[in-house]
Amino acid sequence: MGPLQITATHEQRYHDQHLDLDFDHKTALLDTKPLGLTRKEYDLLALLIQNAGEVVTREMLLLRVWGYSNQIRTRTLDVHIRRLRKKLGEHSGTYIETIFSVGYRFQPFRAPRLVQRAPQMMALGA
Amino acid sequence: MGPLQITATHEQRYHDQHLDLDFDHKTALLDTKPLGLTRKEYDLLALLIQNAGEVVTREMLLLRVWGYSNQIRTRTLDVHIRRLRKKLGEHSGTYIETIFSVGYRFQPFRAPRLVQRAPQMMALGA
DNA sequence: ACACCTTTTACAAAACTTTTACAGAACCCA
DNA sequence: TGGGTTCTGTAAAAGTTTTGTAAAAGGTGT
Repeated sequence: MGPLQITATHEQRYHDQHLDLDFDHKTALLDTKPLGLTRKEYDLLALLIQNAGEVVTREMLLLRVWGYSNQIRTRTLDVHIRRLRKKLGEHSGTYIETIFSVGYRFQPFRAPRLVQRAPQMMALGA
Repeated sequence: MGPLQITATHEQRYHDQHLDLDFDHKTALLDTKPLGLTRKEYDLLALLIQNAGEVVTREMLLLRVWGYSNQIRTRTLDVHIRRLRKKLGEHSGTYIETIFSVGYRFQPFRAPRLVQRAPQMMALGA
């Protein structure tokens, strides 16, 4: 075997006080324990995290994670969000928030929030 | 990390509390007793061990051990994994884990794991 | 032909995903 | 504010895909 050249593209990661995502290895740790996400659960969380602080519309989630084109009626997104929240345990409330009639938003743990979260805040128009 | 130069002067081995593999002589011992692996079984285990701690995809295993190009439907990998596990006996559970819809991963025995193994943990995507 | 190894076959079991059905929460407007 | 409407949460059932397993069939070398 010849010399091994490793192009040191730095690993893509998300990291905060509790949660760690390695986008290269597609692994997720919560307080150093593997979260045990399934593929769809991981894809969903990764997409939310990659847009941390921003609202990701249901439409976008269904498109990017499921490949569903618009106007498909399904509850699978809700069910996956629920299972994600369950696996995120006590922190789920701080991590994933619902934007009514729009989508979901991931918030980094204890990130200094310029904006206090409103009870249900309209974020995008129809 | 820089280029990796492997000087082939010293024997290539894997060793832990129970398992010993000699890559030069292609022998495997379990608790000092020869494991009695067949050719394919050895190749499979060796490839997994050479990527210890990392997921090796089914695709990669089928390519490197069987020379199968992609998109060949076969169960022979599963059958070989099963026989490997059988020969690894009581330790098989700690050694070879299944990554659902992705492949398999070899974990060194009692390696200090930052992560406790999850039931089925998503590790790689399609 | 014999012994041994590999692959396929067929089915069982496990893991994962989606739907269903309904409860509950949020929104809108008179 | 109340009532209708829409949207989300949730549990459980149903469906799909993937893996495990035993046994038979197929190869290979001596």
